[in-house]
Parts: sequence; C-alpha cells; structure tokens
Amino acid sequence: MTEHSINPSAPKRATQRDEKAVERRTQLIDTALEVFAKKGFDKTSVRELAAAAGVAQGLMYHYFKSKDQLLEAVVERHSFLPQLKAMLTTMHNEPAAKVLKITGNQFFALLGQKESLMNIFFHETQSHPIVPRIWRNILNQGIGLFQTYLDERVAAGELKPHTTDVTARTLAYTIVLLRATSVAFHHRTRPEAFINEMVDNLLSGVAAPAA
Amino acid sequence: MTEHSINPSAPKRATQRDEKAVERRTQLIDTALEVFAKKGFDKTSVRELAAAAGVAQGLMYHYFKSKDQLLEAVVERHSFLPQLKAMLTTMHNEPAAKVLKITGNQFFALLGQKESLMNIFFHETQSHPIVPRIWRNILNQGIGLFQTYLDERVAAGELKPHTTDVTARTLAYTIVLLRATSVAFHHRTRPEAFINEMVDNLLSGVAAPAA
Amino acid sequence: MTEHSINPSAPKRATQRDEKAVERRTQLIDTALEVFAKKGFDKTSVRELAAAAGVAQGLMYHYFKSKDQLLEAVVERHSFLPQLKAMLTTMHNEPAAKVLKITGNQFFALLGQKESLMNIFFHETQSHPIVPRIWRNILNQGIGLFQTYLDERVAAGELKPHTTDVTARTLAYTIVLLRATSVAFHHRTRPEAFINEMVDNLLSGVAAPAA
Amino acid sequence: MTEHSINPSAPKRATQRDEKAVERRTQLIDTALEVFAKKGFDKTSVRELAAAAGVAQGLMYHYFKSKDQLLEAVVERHSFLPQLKAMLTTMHNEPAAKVLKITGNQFFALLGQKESLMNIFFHETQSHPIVPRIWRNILNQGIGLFQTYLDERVAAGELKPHTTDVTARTLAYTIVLLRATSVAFHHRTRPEAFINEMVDNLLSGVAAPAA
DNA sequence: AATGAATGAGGATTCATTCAT
DNA sequence: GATGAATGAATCCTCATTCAT
Repeated sequence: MTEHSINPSAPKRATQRDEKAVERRTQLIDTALEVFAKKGFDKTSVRELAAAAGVAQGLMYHYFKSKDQLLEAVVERHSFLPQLKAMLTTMHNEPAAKVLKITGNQFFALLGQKESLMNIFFHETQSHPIVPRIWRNILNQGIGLFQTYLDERVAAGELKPHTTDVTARTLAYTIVLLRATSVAFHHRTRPEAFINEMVDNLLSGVAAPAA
Repeated sequence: MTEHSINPSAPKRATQRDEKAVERRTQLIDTALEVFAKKGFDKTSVRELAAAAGVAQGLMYHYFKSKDQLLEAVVERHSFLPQLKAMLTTMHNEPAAKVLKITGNQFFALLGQKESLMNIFFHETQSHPIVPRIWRNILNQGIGLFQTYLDERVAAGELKPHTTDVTARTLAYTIVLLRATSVAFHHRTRPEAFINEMVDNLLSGVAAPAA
Repeated sequence: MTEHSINPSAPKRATQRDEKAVERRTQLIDTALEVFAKKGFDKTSVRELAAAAGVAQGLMYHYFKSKDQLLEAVVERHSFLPQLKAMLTTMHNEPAAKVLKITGNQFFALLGQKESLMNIFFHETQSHPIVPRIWRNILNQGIGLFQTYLDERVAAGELKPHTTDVTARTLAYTIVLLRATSVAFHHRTRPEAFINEMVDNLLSGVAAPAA
Repeated sequence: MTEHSINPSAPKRATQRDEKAVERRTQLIDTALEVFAKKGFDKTSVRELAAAAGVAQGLMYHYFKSKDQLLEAVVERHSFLPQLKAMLTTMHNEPAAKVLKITGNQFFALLGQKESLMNIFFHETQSHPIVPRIWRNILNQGIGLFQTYLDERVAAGELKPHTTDVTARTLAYTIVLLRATSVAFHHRTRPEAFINEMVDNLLSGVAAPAA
C-alpha cells in the first residue's frame, strides 16, 4: 500500500511484491476458512488464525481491517457461484430423469467439496450479515438452476405444466439437507441412490397406478 | 427436609418455596431460549441473560452450573419431541394426499412455533454437543413419522412399493428448509400451497402423462 | 441469641437448646479446622465448609459473623496452650538430659497431634491477625517451658550459667521445624533419636575432648 | 527473524526489542515478588500486580500463562541456591567455632536479604507445588552446607564423631526460625549474639563441668 | 511487509454475605 | 434454628485491536 519507490526499477519490484502480497492474502483466507469451519468464528481467536497460517497476529491486520472483514473475505472468495452457474449448461436432448439425476448429484458433490464453507453458512449466520446473504445467493442459484431446466422441459412438453418452483426447491432443499446431515447422521440410503430415486419419484409419483 | 411442623400447612410451605424455585428455573431457561435465538450463544453474555430475566448474574449459577449447561437445559426443555410424536396418530381412512398435506403442514407449523429453538439448532451446533444430538432426534422423529405412514399405505396398496425412506426424507427435509428459509428469504409460493403441491408431485409425479 | 419465651418452662428448654447450639457450633469449628488445614483458608468457600459439616451455608452465619470470625474461633478453640502448660510440671529430681529428652519429645508429639492447626499457623498468617498472635503465644509458651526448666537447673548447679534463652529457643525452634518438615521431607534420622541426640549435643557439646 | 538489513545496526535492533522484553519480564516478576510477599498470593489480584508494575493487566498474560505460572517464575528466579552454594567454600584452617559462627550469620543474613521470598516460602506452600519443592531444596542446601563442614572437622579430629545431620539441622532450623520470627516477635537476644552462643553451646555443651 | 509488545474492555465464574421463609 | 434463594462485587483470563520498531 505504501509506495515510496525511488529508482525506476521499482514498478516491476512492486508488482512482484504485490503478487506476493496477494498470495499471502489468499493463504490467510484459506487458512481462516479451515479454522473457522472447524472451530467456529467466535471460538477462533485471531491469534489462532495467525498461528495456523504461521504468521504474527499483527500481520492479520495488515491484510484485513478486522476479524469480521476476514470472514467476509473468506466467504466471498469461496462462494462457488461460478461453479454452480457452470453446471447444467449442456445436455439438452437427454431425458429429464437422466439430466436431473446428473445435476442433482453434481450439486450434491459440489456442496461436499465446499464442506468447510457449508459449515460456515450453516453456523455463522449471525456472525456477519454477509454470510446469510451469500448463502442465500448460492441456494437461490441452485434452485434457479433446476427451475430453469424444468421450465424448459415443460415448454418442450416433456413435463406437464406445474409450479416448477416447488419441484426445484424440493430438489435443492433435499439435496442441501442431505449434504448437511450426511456428515453427522448415518443414513440408510446412499446419497447417489437417494438422489436418483427422489428424481424418479418426483417425475413419476409414488402413488399406485390404480389410484 | 426438617419437619417440625404442628399444623398441616407447614409441609406446603416448603413446597411453595420449591415451586417458586422451579418456576424461576424455567423462567431463566425460557428467557435464555429467546436471547440465545436472537443473539446467538457465543454473542450472549451471562450478564445479558441475567438482565433479560431480571435477576443478578450470580443467580444464574445457582440454577445452572455453567453457561453450557444452561444451553443444555434450554434445548432439553424445549425439544418438542412429544408434540411430534402426537402428530398423525389419527386419520387412517383418509386418502394419502390429504393426510400427508395435513401432516406436512402441521410439521411446518410446529417448526414455526419453535422458531427460537430452530435458530439454536441451526446455528449452535458447535456450541454444545447436546444441540446436534437433540436436533438429530427431532429430525429423525419427523422423518420416521412420514415413513411409518408411508409404509402403512404401501401395505394397504394405496402407494406402490418403493423406498419410503427417500420419500419421507424428501418431505421432511424440504419442509425443514422451507421453514428455515421462510424467515430470511422471500418466497413466491406460500408455504401451505407449497407443501400441498409438493405432496401432489410426490404422489402423482410431474412427468407428462405420455412419458 | 433471640429469646422470646412465653411460658415458664422455657428456661430449661432454652438450656437444652443452648447445649445443642454449642454442640453445633463446635461441630462447625472442628469441621472448619480440618478443611482449612487441608485446603487453606482462602481456597475454602463457606459453601464447602457448610457442605463438609452437612448444613446449609446460611447456617454458618447464624453461628459466626463472618468467615474470618470462624477462623478466629477455630484458632482459639484449638490453641493447645493448656496442654503445653501442663507439660513438664513434674520430674524435678531427674537428670536434665532425661527431662529435656522427654519434654522435647512430648512437645514434638503435641505438635503432631495438632497437625491441622499447625498447618493453619504456618500458612494462614496473613488471613487473620489472630493467627500469628496465637501462634506466637504457643511458640513463646514452648520456649518458656524449656527456659524455666533450664533456669532452674542452672540455679541447682546442674547446668552452667549461660543464656538459657538461647538454649531454650534452639530446642523449641528445632523441634518445631522438625515437625513442620517431617511431613513433606524425608529425613534420615527419626524424630525421637534426633531430639535425644540434639539434647545430648546441647548439654555436652560436640567438640572433641582434647580441644 | 526477517533479516533484510543493509547496515550492521539492524541485527542489534531485533535484540534491543528482545532485551526490553526480557527486562519487562523480570520487572514483572520482581514486582510480583514484593506484592505476593506483602499481601499473599491469594489476596493479590492480577489487576493489582499489573498496577504495581504500571502495565495493563492483559500484559501479564503475555508474559505468563497464568497467575500460578507467575508465582512459579518468581520462586524460580529468586531461589538463592547459587548464593547458598557459594557460602563457606573458604576458611579451612580456622577453628570450627569461628567458622560456624561466620557461616551461621551469613546464612541468617542471606535469609534476611530474601525476606520477601521467605514470606512466600512460609505462607504459600499450598498455592503452588513448586513453592515447597524449591523451599525444600534451599533448606536442604543450607543443612548440607553445615553438615559437609562438620563431617570434615570430624575427620580432621577437631570434632568428636557424632551424627552430624543432627547438629547441622539444629543449626539450620534454628537460624531459619530465628529469621522467620525476628520480624514479628521481639527477642531479647540479638540475632548475631544468639547464633554465636548457639554455636558455642553446640560445640562445648551447657552442662556444668562437674557433671 | 512483518513482528510481537501493549492495551483495555469484556467474559465466565466464584464467593462472602443477606434475607425471606 | 435452619434453609437455600438472591445479590453484586471481584477474580482470572481472553481477545480484538493498535502501534513502535
């Protein structure tokens, strides 16, 4: 931040230094993500964060104005909206059952890859307003993903006209909670089979044919 | 303990004091529930808790060994397992659609009545091991509720044989997350309509008849 | 303390009750002695004292104005000055070596019997001014005991004229510290042999005869 | 740690800060010694300690993990074992009476210089296990000091063969208690004269020559 | 950029003591 | 006499944050 360079070689040097600074910053953020996820925001002290990153506590305040702002940075950096958006952009001419199963499992897998972040989303809602905001974005994005596809299939005549919002949220919510509980709970049905069967149920119904 | 009474009113006296103590205890627990739900466990100081209850902070430790133990007491006292168990014990000869809709909405309403507790379940998982344990109990109870009924209807031939665990959890999870998000989010579909439609979807499927 | 008797039978009753009250008081004192000795005055709470005596904490304040006053009562009640004074009143025509050995061992034994109290004397000097005061009394009494005897034997010509204060204190101090350290330390010489030899040394000297 | 210095004065800088930290630490320890000695460990709050040292209370915990550990540091730093060991290493060809008198008085003087520490040794035995441990070391060192010398003089024929442990402990214990009581009590005999006479008594005995 | 000394507010908890019953 | 509920001050300790180096 403080630029008091004298000789002309400074610009390049500054860039190098900036790069290093950015690296350091992301290192601090990534370390914080893990520690926050494991111990919780409030139960983690800045000293611990610094120790985990192998730096002095004072350095934390060079890169982040406050502990809160660090949480902000963590959540912003790891919000996997891009990955979410990238999902389901292909596969248009496949049957809905197949597409929804694949997408559902992708969604489930994505949440699993971001387990630490999910932990923060679930537990630190009250620590910083940015947390629920971003979590809401992600959830809505997930729901929208399904809904957009469903609307398309309704339009294509593959699905009957109905409130796709309900179906989309049924899918998204169930997958999210399946993910959230799959760590702590012991489930009878394995996630992939679960998701596949849920999709089938939603498409074809569980009522007996006669009824 | 010491009984040197002559008239029959004496025993009641001791009881009166005890009663008051019990009342006071529940008052402290109930106050704590609200404050924990609003501010979060870590962000709430014992001083605040005492102030909210209108007592000296020292008194908190007369009734509870620690702040942790208070949380324990809160969660134990308000775990609505009895209410959950009471649900769906009637209405056997009604169509599944109707029964599931009613039960689903009851479940949703019950979660709503326990909003403060739900807040704790969602956010304070890491504060005390009893929180996830009881939350798991409740969730499993809710799931079991649906599953038992579904199994029964499968046996009765109203539903086709399928993994009822999946359907039950789809219902329960969606309702739970519907509840959890209905405060912070703004939904297009109203909860009751949502639940009703979800039940219909699950029973009859959303696929176009031709498919 | 509060006397509001109406009928003439009260005096006798009061006496019975007083007796019981005195008993209770000494019970509380004796319990306190043990707990204070074991845990130290500051580290012992009134609640613990009450629990150890099997009564409610409030009752402590019926019998003692404060925790300090309880310590006072403890020290006063158990100050073994009478026993000390009773020592060495006999045995006038025996050789000094024998008498001093017996008395020294008696003194040592007496301190041993009062181990709890000794603990308080050693550690709680700063807790209440009465503690060092009484301890000084006891110590001086012990010293005086020896000195009186020594003076008498000097007068009788059995001992040579010298500063008996020095000899008396050498004896008393050594025995006291022997006692104080005998619990925590591991000594080579056993107390009785030690005291006997010390007396011999003091009487006859350890210098070689030639010198 | 980070060395990006050009001129040779840089390394010293880091050392300067470290030096200051060490100084600060000893300052805190020394202040604590005085306050603990005056008020007692339990009766002294960390706030007082900090105030006495003119620092914020939080700083105490930067240097010491706990109040207990501070006491540990105090006792360790001021345990005058080195000084004790240095005593009596000379003067081999002087008469025992002279040597013992000088050493006894030195020992007494040393204890006097460490009055604050002695206070802690006497009163805070129960506050932390390190206190009695170090005190035992010191006492044993003092005893050993005398005993080694006595053994040597016995071997040299100046003293008659006897249990030197008894004589050594008589000397050491008496001097220690003389020191401990000389503050609170009012003695007739002055310490130096007392010690000299005690040595004489121990060497030559107080029994009348005829006996 | 990096360190860690220094601060002071605030947190959980303990405790002597009082008081209504 | 006896109980234990109630008080509030005080205690140890933690922590986010600042700052000189």
